[in-house]
Amino acid sequence: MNEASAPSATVTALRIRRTETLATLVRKELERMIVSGELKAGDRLNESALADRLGVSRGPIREACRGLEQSRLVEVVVNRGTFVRQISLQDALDIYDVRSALFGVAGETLAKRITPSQLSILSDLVARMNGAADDLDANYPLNVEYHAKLVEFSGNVRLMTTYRSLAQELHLFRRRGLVSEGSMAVSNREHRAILDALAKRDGARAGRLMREHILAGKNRLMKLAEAETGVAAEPSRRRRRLTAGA
Amino acid sequence: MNEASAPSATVTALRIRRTETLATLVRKELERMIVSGELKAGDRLNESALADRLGVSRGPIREACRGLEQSRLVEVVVNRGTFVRQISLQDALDIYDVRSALFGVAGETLAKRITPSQLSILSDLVARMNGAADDLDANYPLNVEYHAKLVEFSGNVRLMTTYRSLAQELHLFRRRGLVSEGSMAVSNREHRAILDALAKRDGARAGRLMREHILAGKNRLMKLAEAETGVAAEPSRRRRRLTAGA
DNA sequence: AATCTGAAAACTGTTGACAGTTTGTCGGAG
DNA sequence: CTCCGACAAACTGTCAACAGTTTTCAGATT
Repeated sequence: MNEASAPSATVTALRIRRTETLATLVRKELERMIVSGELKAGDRLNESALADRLGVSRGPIREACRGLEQSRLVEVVVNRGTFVRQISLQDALDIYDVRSALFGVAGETLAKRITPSQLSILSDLVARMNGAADDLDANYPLNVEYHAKLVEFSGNVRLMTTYRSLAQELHLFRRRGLVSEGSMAVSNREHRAILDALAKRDGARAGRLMREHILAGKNRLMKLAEAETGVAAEPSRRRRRLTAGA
Repeated sequence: MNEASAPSATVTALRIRRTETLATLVRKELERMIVSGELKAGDRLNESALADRLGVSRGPIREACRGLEQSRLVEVVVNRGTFVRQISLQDALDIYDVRSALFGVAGETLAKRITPSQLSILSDLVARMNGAADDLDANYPLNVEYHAKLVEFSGNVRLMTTYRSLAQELHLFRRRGLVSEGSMAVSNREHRAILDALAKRDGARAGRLMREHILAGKNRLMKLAEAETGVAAEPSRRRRRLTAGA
C-alpha cells in the first residue's frame, strides 16, 4: 500500500539519460509498477515519497503523473493526489467491446498484407502455446505476445497504440485469474483458426474470428462475475465511482 | 508560427481555480488552440512564451505538455521542445480505419439500448442537417454533434473517450476541406439510414452502416489525395517521419 | 464515551532559479 | 565565397522553496 516500503529497488532510473527525460523514465517505471501489480488499484502515489525513492525531485514525478492520467492509468484529484485507477466490472466489459472491434479490424487489415515471415512467427507462437497447453504461467506471456503481434503486423500504428493502451488499462482490473485450463484449450484452437484465416488471406473471416476471440474472453469474465455475485452483469449499467479513496 | 503573437487573448485561465489545476486549464487551452488550428501542425510550443502569455509559470505548462503528448496531440523531443504533431496521410487513413471500427461497435451497442428520447434527439439533428443541406458551415458542427451523440449514447465510456481522442487527432490533419456539397447530400442520406436502423433496433445493420459511413469519409480522403499527388495512397505504406521540425 | 475544535503535520500546487543543451551569430581562416 | 569555430542567446531539464489545502490528532466540552 505504501510505495516507500516496496521491496524491489528496481530503480534503474539512474543517470544514463540524455536520451530520455526523467519524467519519461519515471512514467515508464510507474507504468511497470502499475501493470505488474506492484501498485494496486486505488493506491495513492505520494509525490515526495516517490521522489525520494527514485532519486529525483517532484517535478518529473508530477509530469509523469500527468501522462499517466491521460493514458487512464491513474486519476488525479485536485489537492488530494493521484490514485491508481479503479476499474469497475462494467468498465472492463466496455473495454472488451472496444478491444474486440480493434482486434477485428487488425485481422481484416492484416489478412491483406501478411508476409510469409510474419506468418511463420505467428505459427511458431501458436505451436509453442500448444506445447505449453497445460502450463498457465508459460502460456500467458505467449498469449499476450501473439495478440500483440497480430495487431503490430497490421501495420496500423494508431491501432497498435490504442490497443496497447486498452490492454494496459485492463491490467488494472485483475491479476490474470481469468484463464483456466479449459479456456486455454479453446483459446488455442481459436488461435489456430485465426492463423488459418490469415494464411488464406481471408480478411472477413480473420476479422470475425478475432472479434469473437476477444468477446469469448469477455464472456468468461461475465460468467465469472455472475458466479461471484449471483447477478447478471451486462444489463445493469451502474456508473463507476470517480473518487478513488484508498 | 509564434504563439506570443497570437491575436485572441483568450486567456480565460485566470484564478477561478480550486476546482481545476493550472496544468489542466493550460492543457485544455492548448487542446483548443490545436484543434481550432490556432496552433498548426509542426509548430513549436515555447514554454517560457506560453507561460508569459497565460500568466503562469513553466511548471504547469510542462505538465500540460506531458498530457498532450500522451493524447498524441504533440510530440516531445528531448532538449529541443514539444511540437504540435504532424499527421501524415497514412496516419490519417489509419485513424479512419480505427474510427470506423469504433463507430461500428457503437452502433451495435446503441441499437440494443437506445431510448425514445435519444432517438428524438438524433432525429432532430438529422432533420436540422437536412435543412442546412446547402450550408457547409452550418452543417459541419451538426455533423460532428451527430457523430458524438451516437457514440455517447452507446453508454460505453471508454469507447467515447477513445473515439473523441481519435477525432481530435484527425483535426491535426486538415482544416475541414473534406466535405463538399455532393458528399454532404450522400452523408445526410447515410445519417438517415443509420437512424432508421437504430429505431428498428437492428444492431447488425446499424453497425455496418456506421462502419461504412466512416469508411466513405476515408475513401473521399483517398480520392482527394490521389487527385492531388497522382499516386495511389493506400498500397504504399511509407512510415511517417518522427521529427517534427518546423 | 462520543463529539467538536483548532492547531500541527503532511501533502499538493506553483513558482523562480540554476545547470546543461541547443541554436544562432559573428569573425576569421582557407 | 564558403566553411569552421568560438561565443552569446535562447531554451529545456531539474530542483528546492514557498503557499495553500487537506488530513491527523490531541484536548476540551457535552
